[in-house]
Amino acid sequence: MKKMPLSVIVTDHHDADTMAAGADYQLEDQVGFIMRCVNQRHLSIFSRLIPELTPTQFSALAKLCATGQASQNELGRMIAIDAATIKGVVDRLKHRGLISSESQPSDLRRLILKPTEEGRILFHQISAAARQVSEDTLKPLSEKEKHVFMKLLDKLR
Amino acid sequence: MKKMPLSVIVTDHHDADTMAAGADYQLEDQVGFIMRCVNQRHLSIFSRLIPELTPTQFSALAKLCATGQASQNELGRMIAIDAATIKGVVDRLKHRGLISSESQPSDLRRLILKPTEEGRILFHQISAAARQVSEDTLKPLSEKEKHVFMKLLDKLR
DNA sequence: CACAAACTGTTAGTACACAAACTAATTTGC
DNA sequence: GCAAATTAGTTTGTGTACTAACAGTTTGTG
Repeated sequence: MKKMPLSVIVTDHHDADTMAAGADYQLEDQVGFIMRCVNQRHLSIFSRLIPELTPTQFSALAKLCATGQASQNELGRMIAIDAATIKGVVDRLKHRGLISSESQPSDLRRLILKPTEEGRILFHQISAAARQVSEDTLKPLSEKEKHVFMKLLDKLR
Repeated sequence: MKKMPLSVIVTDHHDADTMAAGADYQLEDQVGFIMRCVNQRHLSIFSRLIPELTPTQFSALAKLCATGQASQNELGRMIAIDAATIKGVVDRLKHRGLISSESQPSDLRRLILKPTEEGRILFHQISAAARQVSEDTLKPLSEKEKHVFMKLLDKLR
């Protein structure tokens, strides 16, 4: 490629009075945009390796298997899902017989959720694949890079 | 905190035959989970600094302002949004008078989209805030870390 | 005790995001 | 030159994800 001043390459204004502000804004260099793309790739890996659950559903089931039980909102809080969203997730898991719910006598507002035997079995069948999803997602990085990336990503939480 | 073997802390199995597989799976250490959290934070920064558009709408408008015009699916392809989704995004931008569409005579299937004058003005008003969104999202990192993070993130695209 | 404040779950509304199935228009391959 | 494949856009259905508003329950405080 021939060398030329960067301004020549970048310049493709349509109007003199519409440049100035947004002319040098490069959408594909923005964190948010790239994260969306990386997430798309991750979701595609997930659904290929774990077609029986969505990432959100798996998170809920995994957390419930780890804690044994939790109320609906409590579960949502643990996996960073708000009350309105967790309802749908729980409904679908319940509908598929992977978790059960019963109201707590000592606090009539609360719904106590527990994984069913079927839910536990499914979780344990899937957990190896779940680890593989993370591994495949980070595949483009070297071991050292993976470690650095995860450390930095965690700082942005 | 008192020292004790890790196994004692981690161990809270409910059943001997349900451990084994998923016992050591830590949801909060998985890339996908952390990325979802980081994205939540990013979206909250975005909607605070740019309340007039969603990130997706802004991407579409920005790309259309940068290219001058594009067909609907073409626009979607440029910003990694599938045909079914871009339709809704375009409809909403059109409804708000930020972009216009007309069918292309040489190919009657195509809808040629262009930003309206109002759309261009809004984009230029917002573009500084958009840069700020990226900056705020990466705020927890040092300059060097930002650079490393973006480089690694890009590899995962 | 009374009552405001906080909390739990629900509903309605908006906006992605993707799969699948479909129509219409265009391009290709023989 | 024409059937087959491809492409553009649409529609339907499912599943997040969040805001705002709401009812019932519990709790903290005067």
